Amino acid sequence: LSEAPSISGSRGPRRPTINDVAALSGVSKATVSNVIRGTGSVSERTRERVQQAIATLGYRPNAAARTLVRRRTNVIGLIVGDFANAFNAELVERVEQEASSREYTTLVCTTGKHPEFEAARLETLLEQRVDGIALLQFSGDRTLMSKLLTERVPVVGVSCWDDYIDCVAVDDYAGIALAVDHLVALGHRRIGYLTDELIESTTRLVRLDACERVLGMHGLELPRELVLGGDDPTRPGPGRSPVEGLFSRADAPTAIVATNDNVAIALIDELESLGLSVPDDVSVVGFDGSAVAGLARVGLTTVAQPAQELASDGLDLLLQRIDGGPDEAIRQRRLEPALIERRSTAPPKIPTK
Amino acid sequence: LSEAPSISGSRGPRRPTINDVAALSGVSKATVSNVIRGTGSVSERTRERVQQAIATLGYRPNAAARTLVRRRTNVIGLIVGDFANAFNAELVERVEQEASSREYTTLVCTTGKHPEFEAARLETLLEQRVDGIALLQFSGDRTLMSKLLTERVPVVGVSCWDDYIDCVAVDDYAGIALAVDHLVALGHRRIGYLTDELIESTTRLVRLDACERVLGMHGLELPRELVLGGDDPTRPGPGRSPVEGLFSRADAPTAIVATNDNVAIALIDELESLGLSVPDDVSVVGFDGSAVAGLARVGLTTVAQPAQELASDGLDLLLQRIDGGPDEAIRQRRLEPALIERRSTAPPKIPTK
DNA sequence: TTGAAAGCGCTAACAC
DNA sequence: GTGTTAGCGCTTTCAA
Repeated sequence: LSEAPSISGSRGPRRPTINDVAALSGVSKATVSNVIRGTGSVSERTRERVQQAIATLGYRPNAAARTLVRRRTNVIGLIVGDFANAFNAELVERVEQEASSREYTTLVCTTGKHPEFEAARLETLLEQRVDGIALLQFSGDRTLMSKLLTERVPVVGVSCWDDYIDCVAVDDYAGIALAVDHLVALGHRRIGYLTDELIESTTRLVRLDACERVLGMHGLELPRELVLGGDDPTRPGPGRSPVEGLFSRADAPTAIVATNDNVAIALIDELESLGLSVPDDVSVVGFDGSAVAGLARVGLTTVAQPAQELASDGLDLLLQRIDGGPDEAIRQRRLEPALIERRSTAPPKIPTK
Repeated sequence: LSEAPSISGSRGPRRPTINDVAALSGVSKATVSNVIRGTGSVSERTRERVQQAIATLGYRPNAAARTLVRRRTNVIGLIVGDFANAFNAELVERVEQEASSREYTTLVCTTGKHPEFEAARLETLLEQRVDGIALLQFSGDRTLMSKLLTERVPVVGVSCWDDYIDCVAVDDYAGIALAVDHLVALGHRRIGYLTDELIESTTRLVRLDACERVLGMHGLELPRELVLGGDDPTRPGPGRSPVEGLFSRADAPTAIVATNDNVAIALIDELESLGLSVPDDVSVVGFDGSAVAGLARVGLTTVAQPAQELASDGLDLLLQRIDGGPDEAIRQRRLEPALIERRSTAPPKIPTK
């Protein structure tokens, strides 16, 4: 009749607290705390009694209470885009494993295909008072970045670049150069570029720019009409797709450099559904080195990013920033990419003059 | 000289608290709390002053403090296996989006290729006092499950089954039946099964068993030697792989049902590297309906799971359990799978007698 | 080696 | 409509 009120979320008897342990073992909660954390000096006898009490009670420290007094969560937040891009998922998994091995818990926030969720997700991480944030995806929104900066929360870009924060990313220029040089060496002269509106914005621009510059060094150009994807509003529209439009032209490119494996693979699908053969009619190079590119049936030539190193270096940077504070100099690292040649690239069928 | 001590993790001036907001706006913190949460009754004038103070201070509520007093985190934990299995990643993303739209934050814990991490990950979630746990992967460890049960923490299995918890999963039997019926209809009589040691254990057994039973209904058998993968210790060993061994036999199967798309695709790779053609020499059916199966170049015939429904039903079950407490009856749902026919299946080359 | 006490930042009664 | 008060479960001086 006069039961405890059924507070939503309260389940039966309340969980044991440090006070319960203290009472059962006949010591103060300060001592229990010392035993749990292995700090201070506790006699062997006391320690055993306390541990006994912990075991019989099934006591487990409450992270929120600890966080409150320690002003530190031991949680790091991750902002990541779309898992449809397999490389994102792979990177998240590695970062999580790295964090976990360093006694950190990870709060993963995906923005999916909605970069506009980014602000809300960041807000969540800030409310949770994460000790640091790893950006695997960043829209490039300056307002957001300056908010992060004024919050003085440790932030690292992992496979994601911003001038004002610690970063580790693949050397985009070198990666694109690997792709372009490979195609040029095969004899391609008319090379297009495929971007992805979902890719992190700085990277998108850097890679596109790199492509143009590297082509320039070979005496080649990247005319506007050979750039596909990105902010092209005609893409999902009616009528011919941009890909179909481009490849029905007389001066269609013989090769495409794609900004990531995800769109590269989608492009191959579309080209082949149009009756074009890869690599006979068109060569395609991806970027990421995701597992799916390596399937024999896919066989995508791609520029591989060192995923494990990105994850562990990224975490190093973040943890050092957490310990060092915001006034240490910004540290940025570029990692070396590697070309993986598979069967999506070949010499052009009809050599251009 | 006498600066504030550089406590690890403390960055410059402390963040504003509800007290700072109260002081600046000249009201009590209870009123501030009411404004923030939209509870109680606050005059329009006061509300504005408080909101003004919040804005100028850049105040943001502290989740840990709120958690401590409310005894509720609004966080749900996810335990998931390996993201190399693309379906896992997809499911996580959907669950996270669903949770987020219901004002819950998600704590994702991956166990990767190490099911033995499961216990530690669960421990983390329990210390964080998550309001509930969604198991997208469960080793089947009875000790672990009984611990979860005695903890009385709300748990739901999503695409993951256990008799003692709320669950939503695809109808494994129906799914396997779809696959087997399809192969039998094509004329296959000697059909093998490929399992995956990383798949959630109950599901692994159920699907294998289903395969045997459905074959039985067609008057066919599933002899032990036609079952590949799983706990087969010879797999990574030297010499011929089990796949190579099986398919060099005179009585090799003409078709394989795989327990998920991930291993199905790996199998196709291996078969083709052995010089066998899919589907000419061997038909392969997957299970999951992951995006990668749908790539034109992969073209895997597969049994699709309704991923979105799994995610949203799973979250419904979990939230209802959180609100309803542990004494409500267990609720379990099976969702209908659907066969997606692609080009990895075809009639057997040489009809068996 | 151990304990007492003072909060961490917030919510929820309850008083005014 | 607003303020006062008493914790939530823990860590951390500081005394004993």
